[in-house]
Amino acid sequence: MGHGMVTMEDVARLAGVSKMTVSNVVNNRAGVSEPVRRRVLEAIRRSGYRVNVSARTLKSGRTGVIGLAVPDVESAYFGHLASHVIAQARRRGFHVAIEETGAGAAGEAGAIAHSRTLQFDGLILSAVELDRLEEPADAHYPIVMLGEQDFGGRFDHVAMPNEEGTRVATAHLAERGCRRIAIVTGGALEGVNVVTRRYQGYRAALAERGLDAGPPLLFALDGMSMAAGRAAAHRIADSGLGVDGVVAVTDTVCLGILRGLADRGLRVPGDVRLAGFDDIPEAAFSVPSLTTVAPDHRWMAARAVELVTARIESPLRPTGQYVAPFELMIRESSD
Amino acid sequence: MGHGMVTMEDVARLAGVSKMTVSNVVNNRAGVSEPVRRRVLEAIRRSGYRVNVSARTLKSGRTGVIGLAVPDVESAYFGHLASHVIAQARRRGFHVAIEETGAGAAGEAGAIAHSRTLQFDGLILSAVELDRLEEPADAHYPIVMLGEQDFGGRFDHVAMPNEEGTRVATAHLAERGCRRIAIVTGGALEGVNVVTRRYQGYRAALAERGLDAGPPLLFALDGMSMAAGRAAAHRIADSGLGVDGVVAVTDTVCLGILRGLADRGLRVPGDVRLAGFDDIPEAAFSVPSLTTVAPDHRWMAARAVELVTARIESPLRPTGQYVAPFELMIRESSD
DNA sequence: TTGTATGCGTTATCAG
DNA sequence: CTGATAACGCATACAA
Repeated sequence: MGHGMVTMEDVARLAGVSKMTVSNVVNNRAGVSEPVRRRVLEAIRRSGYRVNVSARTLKSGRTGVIGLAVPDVESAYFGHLASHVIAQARRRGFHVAIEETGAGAAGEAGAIAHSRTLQFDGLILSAVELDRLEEPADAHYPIVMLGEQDFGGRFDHVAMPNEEGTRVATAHLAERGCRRIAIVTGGALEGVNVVTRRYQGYRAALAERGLDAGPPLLFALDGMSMAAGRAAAHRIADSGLGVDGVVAVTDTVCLGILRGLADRGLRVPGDVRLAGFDDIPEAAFSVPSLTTVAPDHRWMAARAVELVTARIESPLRPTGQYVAPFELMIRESSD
Repeated sequence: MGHGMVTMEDVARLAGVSKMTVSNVVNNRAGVSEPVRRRVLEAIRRSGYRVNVSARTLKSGRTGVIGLAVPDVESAYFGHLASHVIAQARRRGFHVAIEETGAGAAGEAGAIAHSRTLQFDGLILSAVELDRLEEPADAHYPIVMLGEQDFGGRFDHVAMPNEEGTRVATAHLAERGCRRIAIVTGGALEGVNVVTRRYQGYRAALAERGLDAGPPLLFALDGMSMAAGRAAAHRIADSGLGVDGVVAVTDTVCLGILRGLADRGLRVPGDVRLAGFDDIPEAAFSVPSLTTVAPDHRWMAARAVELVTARIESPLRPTGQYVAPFELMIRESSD
């Protein structure tokens, strides 16, 4: 690379000072006379100098970058979340690098290793499937979990209101008159994760009202996609179970269900009422618009960023566990 | 930071070799005997050593990171694009860092500076609004433009089939019997950008058929959002122009229009036919599903990554200009 | 207020 | 095949 790297040395020569003085000017440190500062700034401008981040990092041990590992950048939900995290990090002077884990426990564990290799100062890990984690030998790397695995309090943790949110959504459908409420969710119903927590909220709401629940009304997905939701809707329509309400594990899945019910000529909310989870931007614009559990994403992002930065400052501080506040957005799909 | 950094020095001591040998093993270089290699690998495993990327970068001048600057990570289209770029970059051994420009010329220009500051090896810039660019003093930084500004061939450039795609979509609506076809697009109709190119395709198609076009049928957006599309649909419905076809500048806007027409009791495709642009995943799942111009995103991502990596290797190679192939996906909204 | 010496972890070069 | 030495660009500690 013939990259015409301009160094502090060059700037120093150009300004007729030592490179230490240039460093002081660059970092806004006190103790530089105004005329000298001006001469240096001018030299920087003329030479097109830029600090070498690698050199600075090598010296300081910090990169100023926080990793954000999500299962899937393509998903509406994670894109939405990422934009909030980026905004919050920026105001604290951090840059965000987005990692894709591919929604598997392996990818999520790998993200931690990768994050360290890339020398992020900390990591916000949106863990969906990871439910066991071998503590690495040299721990104390600042990790904040955004999801349902709390690993027994070993990590800072910002959780979605999974159980309570789904309970409220399910109860809402029941109050609207639904008697046969199905749930469409992921396949793995063991461990403590998004899927199981939401399933529990669903069962709790039905149990409180003496309504049917359980396996026949559970429709499993093979992936958190619209396509999977659509396929599930077809199975629901063809099941002959007389389903009149559906709780979906996410809004993305819920949009697929909406589509799948339309394929079978079922009307929403006329024949079937629907509720989702996440309140992605699309939920307010679908036809019909989606009733959904709306966690406070801004709050979550702010909390997560606050937690990583705090842990970066003091790696040994006690961990904190938080659950995001939420609101049930009642829209056309359940009206 | 008491970060228990393990260095090559430590590994070397542990394996009873010099740190140069460790470096050779880590980088799979030839000329290391098998027994020594094994001893080193074992020492690495035991110590939990990881290369220090900053140090390597400082020495080599390369970070192995490609920047991808998009207006908005939250948007469905850019999330979709990003996932393709990440996949393509990975197979070439590069990592991708996503930058948000905020859809303004200033942000887009800033992304270039930021990208250099962060020492990305190259930048893929999805420029939406930037249409003039002051060449920086020390040029030859590997930049690939993904958008409509080609800056007179000064940059590698992968374009969407804006004009041709919109022309085909508009023609399709006309063939389906639409006579009053409106276009919903951004406000700035000067310069050469996504908005103007698509507008020209629309006008060309109508001119070929002697159909009305021009200002009364042009509905301007204040942003590329679903909310803006919805508002535009309200204006269309209330305009009294008898609009029976609408071409939307993006699918995201188109979804908003779909919603806005529903608000006014207009049926799609019964009363109004609709066509979008991008073929985001949601387009196939809306009710009705969207007819839309589907550029080959995978192709675009592959080409863009290929171009940056090639330019990273040889900064002085001639620039290339490409237009993505596309297909018109005919779905329910125009059927 | 400014300058000098030193080292961060890695790798290129060249000697053994 | 392996090892010693010298940078890479910056910032800390200390000297002037």
